[in-house]
Amino acid sequence: MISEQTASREDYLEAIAKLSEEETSVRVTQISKMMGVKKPSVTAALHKLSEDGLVKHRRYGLVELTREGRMIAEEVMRRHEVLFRFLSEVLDIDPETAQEDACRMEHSLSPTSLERLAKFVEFVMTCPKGEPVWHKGFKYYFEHGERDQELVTKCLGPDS
Amino acid sequence: MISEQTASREDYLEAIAKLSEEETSVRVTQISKMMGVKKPSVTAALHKLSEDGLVKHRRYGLVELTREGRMIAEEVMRRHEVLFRFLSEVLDIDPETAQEDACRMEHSLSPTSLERLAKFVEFVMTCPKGEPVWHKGFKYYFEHGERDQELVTKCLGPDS
DNA sequence: AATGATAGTTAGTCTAGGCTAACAGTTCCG
DNA sequence: CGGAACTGTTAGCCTAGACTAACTATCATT
Repeated sequence: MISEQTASREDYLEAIAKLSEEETSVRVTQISKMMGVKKPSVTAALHKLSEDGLVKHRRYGLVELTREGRMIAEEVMRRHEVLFRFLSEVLDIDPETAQEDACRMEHSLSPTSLERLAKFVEFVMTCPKGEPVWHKGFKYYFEHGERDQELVTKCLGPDS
Repeated sequence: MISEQTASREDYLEAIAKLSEEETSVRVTQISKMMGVKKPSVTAALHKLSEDGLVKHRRYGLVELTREGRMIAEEVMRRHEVLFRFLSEVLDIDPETAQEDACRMEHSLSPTSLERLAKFVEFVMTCPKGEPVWHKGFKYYFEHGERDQELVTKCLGPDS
């Protein structure tokens, strides 16, 4: 059902999906700007995606995703989102770097790993002990190279 | 110093590095087999890597990495290793899938994220509460969709 | 030393996916 | 309505990186 796509094609579908959310209609120029490629490249890409039934596009007209195209785009955006949250919230990487890395890694995460990572982020960020404590612990660890003894004691409890 | 490489070139350097560890000498055929590409593709790749001073290779001869080539290869292997450990040990993904995902993602992890992820794996796997408890908690969570109340109580202590 | 097997290379082709330059539609305004 | 000005397309080119077919070196064995 959801056919395998190259990184570039996934990027086009993702860009179109994002633009459809933001704008009333999607045009070649907008895609070109968002993706940082020239317009003829967009036209060529749309041709191929059109042939494969992932977008609808008539000469000089608007661009739309088909049902299948939208499904793929949403899958990609989900991968991006989960990776971004993991990098920025769990690993505490600055948002710009996290975005960049998510953009590149979103093309190489298997469905299995995606689901597991999503669960993981959820698990970690909703730790019953409270996310702040957990996060503080890791932050201290990667900044100092060792654990904050005070936090460790607090975590293990006074009886350990 | 360490120039940017494409995914394909990184794969070649990585394969050569691995083979040098395993074998006394590295040949085109071995690279070809390990990477699942035909020999002419290897020859062509070696040509380019050679021009850029990353490998040493004379017609019909052995293949060796230069100092710079080895540095890049080691960098890639480190990314692979860290990703693999995260996927298999932390996310508990089966080793085959973890390998495959690591192979693809190893080309898109920034140095920043790499270091942070390495620290993270270390932090998690050496949790003072013991890795097994932690791990058991997450395993229960992704298998059942909710936390194991018994483990939560144990973690928080009886006084919460 | 000759020869067959194996290893490696060359030449030529293909696809994906960019780019520029030039052309063609559209739109909007006087 | 008739052009600017903008938008989009076509044609043609380029690079990376794969492939096959055909050629050449090297080695091992007699």
